[in-house]
This record gives sequence, C-alpha cells and structure tokens, in this order.
Amino acid sequence: MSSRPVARPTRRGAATRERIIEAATEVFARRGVHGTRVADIAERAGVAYGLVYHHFRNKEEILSAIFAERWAQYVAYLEEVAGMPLSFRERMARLVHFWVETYRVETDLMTVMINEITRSYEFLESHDITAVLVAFDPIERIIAEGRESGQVRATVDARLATYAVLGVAEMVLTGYVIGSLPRSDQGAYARDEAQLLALLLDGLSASPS
Amino acid sequence: MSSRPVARPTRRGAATRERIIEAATEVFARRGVHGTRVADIAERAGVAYGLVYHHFRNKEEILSAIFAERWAQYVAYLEEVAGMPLSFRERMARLVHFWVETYRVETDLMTVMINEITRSYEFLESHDITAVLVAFDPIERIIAEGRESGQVRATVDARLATYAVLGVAEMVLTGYVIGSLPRSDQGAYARDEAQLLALLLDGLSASPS
Amino acid sequence: MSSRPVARPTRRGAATRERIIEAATEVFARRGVHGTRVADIAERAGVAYGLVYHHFRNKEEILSAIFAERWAQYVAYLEEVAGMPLSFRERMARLVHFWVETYRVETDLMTVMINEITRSYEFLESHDITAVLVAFDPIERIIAEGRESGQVRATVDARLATYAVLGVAEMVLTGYVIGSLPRSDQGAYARDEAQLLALLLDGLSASPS
Amino acid sequence: MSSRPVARPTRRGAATRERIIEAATEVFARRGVHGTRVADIAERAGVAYGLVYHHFRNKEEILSAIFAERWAQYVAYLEEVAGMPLSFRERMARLVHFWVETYRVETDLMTVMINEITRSYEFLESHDITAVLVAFDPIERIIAEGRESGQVRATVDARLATYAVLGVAEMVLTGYVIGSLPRSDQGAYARDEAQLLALLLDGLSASPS
DNA sequence: GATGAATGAGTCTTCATTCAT
DNA sequence: GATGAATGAAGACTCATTCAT
Repeated sequence: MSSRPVARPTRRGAATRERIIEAATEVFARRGVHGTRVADIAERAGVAYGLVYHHFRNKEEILSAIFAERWAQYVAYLEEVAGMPLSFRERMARLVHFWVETYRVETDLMTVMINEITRSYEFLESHDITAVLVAFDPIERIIAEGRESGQVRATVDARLATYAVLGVAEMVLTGYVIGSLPRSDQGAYARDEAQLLALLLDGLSASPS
Repeated sequence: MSSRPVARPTRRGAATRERIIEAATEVFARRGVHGTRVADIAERAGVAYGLVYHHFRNKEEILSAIFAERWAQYVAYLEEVAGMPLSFRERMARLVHFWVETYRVETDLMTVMINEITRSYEFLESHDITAVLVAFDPIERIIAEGRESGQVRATVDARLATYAVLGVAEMVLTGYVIGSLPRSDQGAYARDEAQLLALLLDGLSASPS
Repeated sequence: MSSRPVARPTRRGAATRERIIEAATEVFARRGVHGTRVADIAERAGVAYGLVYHHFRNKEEILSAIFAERWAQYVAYLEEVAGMPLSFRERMARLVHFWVETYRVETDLMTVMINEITRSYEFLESHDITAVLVAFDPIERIIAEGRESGQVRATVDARLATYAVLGVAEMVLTGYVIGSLPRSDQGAYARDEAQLLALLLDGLSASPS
Repeated sequence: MSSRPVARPTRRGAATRERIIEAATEVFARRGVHGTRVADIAERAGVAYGLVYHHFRNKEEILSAIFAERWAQYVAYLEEVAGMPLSFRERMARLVHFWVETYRVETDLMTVMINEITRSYEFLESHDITAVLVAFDPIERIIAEGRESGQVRATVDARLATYAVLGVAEMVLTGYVIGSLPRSDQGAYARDEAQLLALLLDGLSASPS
C-alpha cells in the first residue's frame, strides 16, 4: 500500500531501534527466529510490541538489520587481519583469538549469525548470499597468500581449506554455546586457542605424511 | 488419552510410516521443523494429513523418529570404524569418505541431523543431549587411541580435536548443500576427500612449527 | 507457499461452503465488507472461524464467490428478458418487476451486489470490470432494439439510458433498504412498479416536449 | 476528557484543517472511509498524522465535517433552484447541469457524498438521517409543484420520482467516475445533459402510452 | 487404515489514538 | 501548533490437532 518509511530520525527513535535489535539478538539466539514471537522481542526490549512495527516492517527485517549492521563489522575485522603485514601463523593466531574472544563476549550475536544467517535456507534464499560469503574471502586470501609465500603447503585448496577453518571455529564455538564444551576459567580459552592454532597449522598427525 | 498406539505394525502401516519419515526429512531439510507444516509433510508423502497422526503423536515426534532411527545408524558406523583394526590415518580416511559420501547420497537426512538435531535448542532441550553427543565419542576415541599409539601428536586435546574434526566435516558439507562449494564431477569429491584428510592430519603449514 | 486447494469435494464441505456464503451475504449487507470480521461471518454461519479459511483463502474471496455465483444468475435473467419476443414496454415491465421482487426477496444479496460489487473501487480494481458490466449489456440491447423498432425515441442514447434505468432501479431499491421509502403492504410495491414503469417510459412531463 | 477544543480558529490552523479535509476527501473517494488510514490522510495533506488529532477528534469526525460543510452547500443549491421562479423543465435542466458539472469539477467530493454518506449504514446510523434526506426535499418539492401546476403528470408519486431522479443522476455520475462512461470532450457532457433531461421529462417511449 | 472437515489457540500485523517533546 | 514515538486493542490468518465418516 503506502510506503511507511519505518521511521527513526530522532535520537530516541534510534535508541529504541537499537534496543529492539539487541533484544532480538538475545531471543533469536535462544529460540531461533521461527521460535521467537515478536512479543518476546518487545517484552525483552521493554516496549509495546506495536512499536517493533514502527521500526521494522516485520520479524525478518529485524534479522536482516542484525545481519546488515553486524556482519559488516565482522567481515571488516577479517579484512583487517588479512591486510596486516604478518606471517601466516600470526594471522591465523589472530583469527582464532578473535573467534574465541568474540564468542565469549558476544555469544548471542555469534549464535544468531551462525544459526540464523549462515545456516538458514530461509535467510540465504531471501538475501544476497554473496553478502554472507564475503566473510569467506579474506580467509581464503590469507590462505592463498600463505601458499604463495611458501608458508602454506603448495597442495592446499584455499577455498576448501577456508571452509575447514571456519568449520573448526564454528563447531568449537557451538560446543561452548551448547555447554558440551564447558570452559569455566580464562586459561581454558587460552589453551583452546593454542590447540586450535596447532590443529589448523599442523594437523593431528604426530609426523607429516 | 496418551495411550493411543499411534504406530501399527501392519505391512501397509509400516510402509506409510516410512514414507512419512522420508517426506518429513525432505521438507525439514528445506524449511526447518518450525517452518514445516504437517500438511507439507503429508502432501509430500502423498497421504492425507490426518493420517500422519495415526503414526505419530505430533510433528516433533516425527523428528524424534528420524533421530532415533537414523542417528543410531550413523553412530553405529562411527563405532564400527573406531573398532576396526586400522591405523589412525586409515580410520580418518574412512570417516572423511563416509561423511562426503553420505552427504552426497543422503543430503536431506544430513541436513536435518545437523540443523534440527545437533543445532537445535528445542531438540536438545527436550531430548537427552547425551544421545546426540554419543556421535562424538567414537571420534574422540579414535583420536585418543591414535595419540596413545603415537600416531597423533601427544599434545592434542582429543575432545577439542573431535569438535574440530566434526566442524570441518559439517562446514564443507554445508558448502555442498548451499551450493557455495559446487561439485559437479565425481573426481571433485575424491579430491576433496584427499584435501580434507591432509588438512586434518597435517594442517595447513608447509613445515611443522 | 504451498497451494492449498481450499477444499470442498465432499457433500458436507459443499454445504458448509454454501452456509458461509449465505452468512457472509447477510453480514456484508449489514456492515459492508470492510466492517465485517471473519469471525462475524463464522458466527452467523455457526462454524468456527478457522473453517472459513478451509473454504476461502480470505475475506475478499468470499465476496468474489458471491459475485461469481450470483451475478451470473442475475445477468442470465436479464438476458432472458432481452431474448423474449415481447414489446419494449413488456420487457421493461418485466425488468422493473424483477428488480422490485428480487430486492424484496433477496434484499441482502442485492445490497451486497450494489454496494460491495457495483460500487466498490476495491472490488472493481481487483476484478475484471467487464464481468460486472455485462449486466448492462442486455438492457442496452433492449433499449437499442426498442429504438430500432420505433418503440423507443430515435434520439435516445442507449448506453446512457441504460445507466439511467439502472440508476432508477438502484436508488429506489436503496430507499427500500435504508427504510426511507417504507413499504408495508404488498400493494405498495405493485404501485411502485407501475410508477417506475411510467416514469421510465413516459417521463415526468405532463405533455411531451 | 472530551472537552479538548480540537479545532482552533487561527489563520494557519484553519488552513491546515481545510487541507486535511481536502486530503481526506481525496483518499476517502479512492479507498472508502474504512480503507483509509489516518496516516494516509495526513500524508496526502502533507502533515504529521498526530496533527490530524489537533483538528479532529477522530477519523469519523473528518467525514462528519465533510458532510457538515459540503452537504449544506449542496442542499442550499437545490433549495435555490426550488425557489427560482422557473418552469419545471427549466428547474430540471438546472439540476441536471448542476450534477454533471459538479461531478466533473468535484468528483471526489461527490463520490464521498454518495458512497460514504448517502450509502453508508455506518454514517446513517451515527448521524441524523434526516440531515441527509433534506437533499431529497427540494427535489420532491419541485416535482410536487410541477404536478400542481400541471407541468408534471398528475399521477406521478413525487417521492418515488425523487428517488428515480436522484438515481439517474447518481448512476450516470458513477459511470463517469468508474470510467465505464468515458467522456473526453466538453460536448459529450452537454449532450448527456440534454439526453438526461429528455429522459427524465419524456421517458424512453416513442409515443406516450 | 484413510480422509479431510472442523476447531480454536497462537501469532502476526495494522492502525487509531495518545502524549512527550 | 507540529511531530512522530509509543501504545495496545482489534482482527486477519495459520496450522497443529481432533474426530466423524
């Protein structure tokens, strides 16, 4: 019908919008987008549910907003690492630390990004999948450059390896979230980082084959 | 009330039940459990939706059935590999081949198991999470045994490594499903298997650190 | 999403559908389509409102069904009159009688057809206006033929006259509905018919100009 | 509570109020009162929707204002014609010209008056129907006087004839609005006026019966 | 066993209206 | 006066589930 701008020019409006996004991130992480009612989001945000529709056209648009505003930051960091004048090992160390650290600090956001964005047919179908996959690019670049500089084995398929690296990160973080990989002290995370780095760089074998 | 027999051991009944499970696997894979209507499953199975309730108490029970009947097979194979008198390398090769092969052949089933069982708060909350995590055990055992026999680096944390291994498998298979890792010819899968095996065993680095 | 056929193969289903249409006709006549809640229709039909959606995709589709199933009958009668080997005067008498009689007997249906179909921008925009205007054709034909046979003044614009004739019918019937033209006894309707026929044939003037 | 002044007699205030009324007339004509949102009116008027409530207590009050301010003018003209020392024929000519002309110039206003005032149960129920029907009076008077002076057939029922006259006017104008009676040049309207006048005065028949 | 009509709780979404700024 | 953020009642629509046939 008519095109409501789905407002937000004022400071208060922007703040409310932000609160809704944060609330949505929390509940999406717990119950998934499908399992979340708009009323849950509103309640968590402490606003009337009608207000959600003042800021977003519908539930999916909130997810899109989370994606639009957070994914770019995520990719930006990956790109930053890819652009640093560091050794391949150093770069991987940064990435591993970043993943572990981010998951610890922004668990809900990472959960949503993984489950509702990266994994969701629904999301991927209604959005430009390219926008999601740009996160893979800097990592592929890091690996490809490492290969060119001789730091990565020459036979490595950079693209496939990228999936492997991201898979490792995702599953371990999922273990944290689900609680099947419980980590109570700070040191545990540091040890995990070392472990993961070693795994990614040197694999499991005691001696190269 | 809740003592309706639900499933019947008739020949036809069993076949219908199986068709419903297969249909559910397909649509669950496409739209997720939440996004799937019982009518979708019935339509896909070519039966009236009311009939679904002759065989299953409700929608979730279909998912539970998929889990109960398929997960056990999956774990059984992992256990079989863990019990084979093979080298660590050989065992890992079997696993990698199994994952790639299974995903190729039973894409929907793997998708459902990953997205709706392994990842789902809902499922994990209403079921014994232990039943899910048993799939991790044989792999952890393979790694631990490999470490004991000196085939795996002594410093490897078997549990964390298990997550890493499964993460690699899952993400690559997700790439297949989403189509972002397109593989048209048979050889591509074989090459991927070799790549993944090398990555898991030897890591990315050109030289061990 | 998936295309629910919006059922009705069984006898009971068809009967229910019919009851819903009749109930909708009543409430649409009283409150208009916009002012009617699906729950009102269901209540009037004595069914759960969910059932309405078993038979119709939405509220508008009920109106479309009323139109589709009733308008054709209405036009069919007009066509019948147009096809009768009668004088112009006789034909007009039949039409006037038909309008008055139908309105008396099927007040709600006529009200809905006039207010929600003939007059509604919403309806006319979402349907083929031609399907509505076919009701004008037989009348225009009657007038044109009357003109050719010398029974209607040669200067009459058949199309414009058709609008005038239908306007007379509609407004008088509206007066009946609104109650501003109260008619309690049978004779009143008969007198009105005579009046209207005289008006349409001879106009208001005491002497032709 | 309900004693908010609502309207303010400031210069700017009055202008805004007028703009809102004009905007409302336009959108009411397109979508009907029910189908119109206050936000639509405000948007069309180029003001914030909250401002509408500075001038009107609610949406219906805008319609009431349209009625109050325009209907009186309309009736006033009819009364003026009824009071003119003219022949019946002349008076009818004035009326027909007025209707055609007004509809041409103020299409939206006429549409709203016909559909949302004259026809609306809602409106007629919440207002004094008498206030609406006063528009019928001068016409009835014109006809009655014509009859007394011998210019109108003695057998004519003035009240019924009034409905017929207004029905003719309304339907033809509806044809203009809907576009099913397209009139591109000025002459067409003039010809229609002549046609309608002849129809009303002399009817369709070639010879009086 | 099989069908699909029927039910109604659960949600999404709209939008009139209020009110702080 | 003017704005648009905020509220929440109202209603449309979906769909899991029951049950008569």
